[in-house]
Amino acid sequence: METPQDLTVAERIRSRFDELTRAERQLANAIMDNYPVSGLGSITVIADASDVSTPTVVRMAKKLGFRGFPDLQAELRAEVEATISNPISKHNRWAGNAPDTHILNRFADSVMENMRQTLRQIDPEEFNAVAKLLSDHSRGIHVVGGRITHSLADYFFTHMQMVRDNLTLVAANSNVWPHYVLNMKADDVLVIFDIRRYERDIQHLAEMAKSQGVTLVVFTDQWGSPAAKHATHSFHSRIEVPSAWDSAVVPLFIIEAMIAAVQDLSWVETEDRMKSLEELLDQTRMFRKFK
Amino acid sequence: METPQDLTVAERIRSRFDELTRAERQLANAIMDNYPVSGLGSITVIADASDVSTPTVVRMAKKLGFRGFPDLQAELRAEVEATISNPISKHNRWAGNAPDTHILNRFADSVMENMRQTLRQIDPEEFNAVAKLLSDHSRGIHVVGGRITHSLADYFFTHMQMVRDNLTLVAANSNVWPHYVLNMKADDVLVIFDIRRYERDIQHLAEMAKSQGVTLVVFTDQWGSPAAKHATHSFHSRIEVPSAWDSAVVPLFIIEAMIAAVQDLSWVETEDRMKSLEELLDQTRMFRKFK
DNA sequence: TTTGATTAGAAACTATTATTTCAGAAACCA
DNA sequence: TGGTTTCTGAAATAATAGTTTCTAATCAAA
Repeated sequence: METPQDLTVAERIRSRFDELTRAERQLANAIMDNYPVSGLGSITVIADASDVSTPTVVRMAKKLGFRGFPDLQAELRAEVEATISNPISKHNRWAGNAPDTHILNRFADSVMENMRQTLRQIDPEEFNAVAKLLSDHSRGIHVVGGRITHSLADYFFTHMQMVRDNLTLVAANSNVWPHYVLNMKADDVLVIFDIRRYERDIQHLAEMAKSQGVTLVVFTDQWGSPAAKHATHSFHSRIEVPSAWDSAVVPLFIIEAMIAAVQDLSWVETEDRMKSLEELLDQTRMFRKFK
Repeated sequence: METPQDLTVAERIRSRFDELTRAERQLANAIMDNYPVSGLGSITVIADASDVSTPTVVRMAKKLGFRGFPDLQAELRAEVEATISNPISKHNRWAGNAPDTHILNRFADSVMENMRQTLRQIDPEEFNAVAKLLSDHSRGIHVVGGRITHSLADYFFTHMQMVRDNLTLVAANSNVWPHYVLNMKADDVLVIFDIRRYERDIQHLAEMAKSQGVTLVVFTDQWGSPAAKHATHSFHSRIEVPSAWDSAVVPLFIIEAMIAAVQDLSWVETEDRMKSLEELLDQTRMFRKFK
């Protein structure tokens, strides 16, 4: 009689407990105790813990239908994974009318996974610290991006402009960067956007700024821009998607959350800025009122 | 400098990520991927999974303050145990260390909900139709954005440039827009980015272009830019988040998916473009090779 | 381009883990 | 009680995991 392959270790033990010998039962009980983590160590550890010899462990593993102890352990790991990993939304389609294989759905899957992973790695304390740093109006803020990332830098700059003054968008053309560095003061902050492929010039800019005492905040990807090495704070986003290019969705998410956080911290001042801005826009009749 | 003993593996990786080398980062990411189960197998397995040699694994373990790989793994097991034995465990939280009320978590909730709602409403057929339209190299493509959305227009333009030629980014300054309209031909496509607050000038531009026989594609929000009324195709993204401003995350998502779709449709031509681009970039030594 | 420093993996090596063998102990049975 | 079977772990062995060493490759600086 062969033990079916898709049963958990616990189920196999339970269903065949009668057939186990004294030493094996001792072992089985030790495994069920604090299951399944107790079985994740080496064969020696679990044998010692249940006061049996290692051959007993091997014998029982085989009795339960495994090829050996490592085989049993692999099953345990799979179970742990199933328990821990969050199955929500794994198999519900995003765009309901499109097949799973449609680019929209595949893209959505990756982006969601990127979000999850990125957020798991972010240190909220660091996030708060940067928000505080950026809401310090006495410090000048300089923003720079690379070939691809200048759109992000631009987006960040446009919004931060509404929240605070003393803000500079460093021009995209790296030839003129040294001029910008000259204008950076010791307590200023340089916000760098750099995802692969990392640009040498950005690294140099970071080094120059650092040597002037400027605080560096880097938004980069999971592999980390070289500029992040010099940074006081850095945020690493997952950016891989089923495409020839990388995704800026998660970085943008972090940026927006950061803007919101800074906004919260400097609400009093912002309120005035916002009002002035509204009036200004109304006067120029450039925008329509909505709602 | 010694790494404190009571930190999780994830925390150690996060805090010392900058000090890790290329291969080590690759490994670190593989461990964070499906953490912590991914690190529960043998050193060989995790090394293979992250495309790194086993010595690299040992080196990183030591760098993180462990005595060796088994030591690191023991810590992982302890973490699994802690996670499992605490079933409430915050799996609904995005940023695990932050409270539910932290801006990161509230923001993540909204953005996810925005994604779901937006995707539910998108017609895949329309998406495909636009992808086809944009991959028709005989049509000129013009891209325009407003005060806030010009970053999106810019992002779209930068990527589309790599996919195809015959592409124009309409300057942000609306004074010069009439000139651009003059250059639009009857079969051209005008891609408009406009989310609230909608800009009058964009509506005018849309009308002018339309009257010349130009096909309009509008990326807007759930309420719909006035320009969308004239559009052949429009995409409505949800943009509300707990912030004083709107979120461009979902629009960006759609844009990226669209770029990927266009890329797929015009792969043959793109391949050449990509190669030329790579060479160009390598020549100018502006970018670092990665991997 | 050369030089020196850093990095990474192949290979050799060591340590540990897993399996098998086997002999003694325990249980069972007539 | 003696014979038989079953069980168990010590020890030997095999397999695999983990570590170290060392050289080639890579990269930055001169």
